[in-house]
Amino acid sequence: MSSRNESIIERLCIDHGLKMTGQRRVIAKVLSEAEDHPDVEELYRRASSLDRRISIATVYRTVRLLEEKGILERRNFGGNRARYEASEPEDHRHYHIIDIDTGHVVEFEDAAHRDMIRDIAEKLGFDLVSHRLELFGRRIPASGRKKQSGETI
Amino acid sequence: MSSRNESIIERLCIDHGLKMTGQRRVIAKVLSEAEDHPDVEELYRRASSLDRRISIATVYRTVRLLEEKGILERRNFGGNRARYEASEPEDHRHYHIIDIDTGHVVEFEDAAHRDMIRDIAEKLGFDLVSHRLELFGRRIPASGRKKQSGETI
DNA sequence: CTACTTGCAAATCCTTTGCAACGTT
DNA sequence: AACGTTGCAAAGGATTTGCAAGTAG
Repeated sequence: MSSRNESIIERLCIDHGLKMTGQRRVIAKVLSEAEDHPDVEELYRRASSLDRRISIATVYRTVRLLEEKGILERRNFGGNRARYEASEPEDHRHYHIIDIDTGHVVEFEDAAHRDMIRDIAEKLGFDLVSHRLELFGRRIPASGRKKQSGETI
Repeated sequence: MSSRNESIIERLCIDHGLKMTGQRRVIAKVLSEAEDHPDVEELYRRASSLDRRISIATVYRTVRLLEEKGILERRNFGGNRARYEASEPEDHRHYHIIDIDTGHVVEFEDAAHRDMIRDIAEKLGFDLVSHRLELFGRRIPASGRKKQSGETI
């Protein structure tokens, strides 16, 4: 093995031929461990707590770079700030529904939806390259509803 | 009739109890006549050409107000600027597919899609309040494809 | 060694806002 | 007359960038 404790995203950076600086390694680790959808400010906070020598400009530069490489996905859940999360393999991409009362985000996958929009695009004469879907809703206070999994901010 | 040549959006403003200033009347007219998805800069340009006494601050204030009233919809097609278009009645809402090579926008309606996401939200325990869907694609150079209608920027 | 990366602060882009003057109801 | 609206310029928030110094490959 190369170096120990290499994060998933660090691995991807290396595979993409990126120079691995200390800062990038820390940011890659933070991103790899994130289970939510942090914005740059939050990434900066988490990275700073691991290594104080990181500037927010570097965080901006890094998420931008990783997004261009397809390693990260940028999301917009309604606020003004962009949120980030690791890309998933084509067949595991997920969507988000945002609770408009709390801001909480629930992820879901839906292959049928994916097929539907591919067909829609095709009927319109397009090859679908990418798409965005966000749902905004309000929790139904269903008496016996199971606790929702995959809920984050 | 009240006053002549009242634009659709001016009518809506009045119905919502908004004070109709000269500036608002002009902006309402520009919005009513727009067949595309102008950003604030473009609305300002069009309004200015009708009446030089309009500031861009007023355009910003007006689109914001009309969006809050539900008269306008704000869109985001990938650039940094917000785009606007008149709201449509619930049962005629449409989506957009953006040609990633040219930036051109094609609108489409799809009731089946609407039903699908309502069901998805419900399964997740949510009442669907609103949603966003944008498709990004590349024109299929289909030999005999009919000229696409509803194509704007 | 060379080319890429960083920190810092200044700059940029889009949008909002304070304030005094003005216009609509 | 009362209160909402406007123009102007300044303020704001998020993100980018110029530059000199630092560092990975």
